[in-house]
Amino acid sequence: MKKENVTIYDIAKEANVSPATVSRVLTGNAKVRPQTTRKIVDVIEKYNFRPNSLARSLFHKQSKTIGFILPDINHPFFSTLVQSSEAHALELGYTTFLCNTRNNSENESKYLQSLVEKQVDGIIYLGGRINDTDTDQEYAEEMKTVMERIPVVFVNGQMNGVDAHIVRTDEESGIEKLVELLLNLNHKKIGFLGGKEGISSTDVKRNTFVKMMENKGISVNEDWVLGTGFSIESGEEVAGQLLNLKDRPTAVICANDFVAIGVIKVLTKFGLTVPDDVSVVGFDDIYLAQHFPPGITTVSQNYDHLGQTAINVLVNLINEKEAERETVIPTSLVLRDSCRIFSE
Amino acid sequence: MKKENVTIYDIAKEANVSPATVSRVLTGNAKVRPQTTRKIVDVIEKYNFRPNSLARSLFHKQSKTIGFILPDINHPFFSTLVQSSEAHALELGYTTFLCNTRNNSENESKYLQSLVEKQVDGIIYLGGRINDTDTDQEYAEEMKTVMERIPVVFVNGQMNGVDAHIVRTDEESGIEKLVELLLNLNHKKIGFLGGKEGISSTDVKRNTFVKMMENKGISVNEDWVLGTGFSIESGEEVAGQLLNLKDRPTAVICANDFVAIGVIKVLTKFGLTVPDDVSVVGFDDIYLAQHFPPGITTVSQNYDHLGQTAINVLVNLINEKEAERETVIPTSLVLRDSCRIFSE
DNA sequence: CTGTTAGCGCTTTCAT
DNA sequence: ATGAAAGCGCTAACAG
Repeated sequence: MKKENVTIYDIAKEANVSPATVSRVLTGNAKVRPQTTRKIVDVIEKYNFRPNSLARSLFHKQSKTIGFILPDINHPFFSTLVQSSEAHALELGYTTFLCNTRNNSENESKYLQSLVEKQVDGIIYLGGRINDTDTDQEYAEEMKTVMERIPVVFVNGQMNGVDAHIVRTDEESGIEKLVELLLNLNHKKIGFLGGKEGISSTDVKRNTFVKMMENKGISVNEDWVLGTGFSIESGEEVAGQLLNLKDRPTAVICANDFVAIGVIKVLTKFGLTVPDDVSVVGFDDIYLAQHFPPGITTVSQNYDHLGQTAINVLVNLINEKEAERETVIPTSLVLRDSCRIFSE
Repeated sequence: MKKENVTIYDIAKEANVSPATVSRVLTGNAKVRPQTTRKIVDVIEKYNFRPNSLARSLFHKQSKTIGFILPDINHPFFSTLVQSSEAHALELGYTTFLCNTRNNSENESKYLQSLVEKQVDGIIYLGGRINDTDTDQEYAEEMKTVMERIPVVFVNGQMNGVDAHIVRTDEESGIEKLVELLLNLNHKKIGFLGGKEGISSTDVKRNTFVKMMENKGISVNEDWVLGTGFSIESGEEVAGQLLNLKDRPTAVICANDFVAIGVIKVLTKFGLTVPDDVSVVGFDDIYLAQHFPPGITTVSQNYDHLGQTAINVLVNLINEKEAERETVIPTSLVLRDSCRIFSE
């Protein structure tokens, strides 16, 4: 059923020219007599001919394609970031392969190999193994082998022993803004919920939180530092644990907005009001943060900035130009209605 | 910097065999002496050699790749559906190209061309132009030209004059279930909110709603049938319009869950309680439906079923096997807490 | 300005 | 069981 493929040879024959000339009008890389061009263009349109990009890439040894590896396209953080990055890549002439690993390390490996075989020109790596605080050495080796052939940019991650180019959100300062905000609102009993130990972004956020509190001379109650993951469900879980405590915090910082949503849900169900009884803040500023009642105060990841920078660094690498080893993207505090001043 | 590519010739030379033999161990398509195989495998591993899939695809005239065209990867409906489909495609040996058009018709055209050039074996089309009730003839022509070369499956859409294979959710019966539910709960003053006229899924849903109501001898108040889009914001907008009315419905069916969320948000802000004052139901069962208070009663799209069927049909088409012209996927009602019995 | 030719990396007859 | 050779569709020297 599939119509036989029309090739540049067919076009050439019908237009009474050589394939090379057809190629020239296709690429626009050499002068062709206007008259000849016309003739060729006509035939091309007649057959709706499209050049085979596989053949083209094979010749050029570059595919004008960028691969994305990410753990979960369903998570707004990733889908938003991908959306920004992809749009920018497209402007720069690159199409993208999206590899959604569904939080599975094996899939990460498979996709990595697949991207190598597909001859992508570069890879943007988000989440997954580059977020483990303790790098698995096997994965690191695999990563290095890939990086010998293909430029890779890590977004919000790193791997011990792997000297990659990194673009990352300034999570430390994001948390600092949140802690300062709560402190200014008179909160002293502050908890940190969500995330997972051993995942670097969680560790960074928690440590920053603890350090800041200590600097202010406020001790952190360890019962209030809980985390089992990054999902809404996980937020519900830790909020449940918190409610079992006699002594509870008056404010909590959540590892991300999903966790904050879960926490707010459970608190509300329990009869507490956010922000009147407990202040809750999140991280990421996913689109839901503004919609989930009462509107979540959070820290924006500045998706466009983050995504575009990642692409720019990668494209520089692809073109063997200079590129910053590490770029830190500033965050911004987004004030909404999920926290308020504490008054006994 | 980029290491020179190792090819099958390099492997052959180092293993003292011909490229053909290396190819044979790579594909496993012909017998090779175990001893020879060993030797070759060793060299392959030594260099971490990966075959160039571009060259392979060029030869085979098939890329083992499926393209997805979709309007918005940020929308949970699409990201969830893609996740299901993609996983299934992978099991069948296909990798996927995701083309996120960001609700832009021009992008649709560009991506369509790009997929042709990239020699994808098939295309899954979601949303966008296949959702216009009045098909743009230019787009239809473009679609047809593509379909002469590449099998295409439409998911939840259709184009007048384009004889495509279709896999779709049974939206009619989904709406019927919702209307019946509300009727059983004694509601008579029911509205339909969200969606956009001229978008087929909206038209189908609205028409089904109106027809059912008429069948039951209940007249539909036209002021209660409002829609400006599919987003949360759009739900907020129409809810605002509804609140301006003196005579308001006691229940509303929303074109999708996003709209329902927007509606609930505004109603709540206005001081009304869902479901006590107004019942609200949605459509899609995105993951948020269970999390957004009070928990949204909705109709599930059965994502896995829908996605896998679409892939199955497409793969059958690719392999020139029989495939259903149109497959209808049943929906299921998901009861939560956003509606209740009406009692004056 | 245009045609001839070689080759990108791989696979598969066709011989041996 | 293995090698030699042609070809997938395209492009870029190199001639003319």
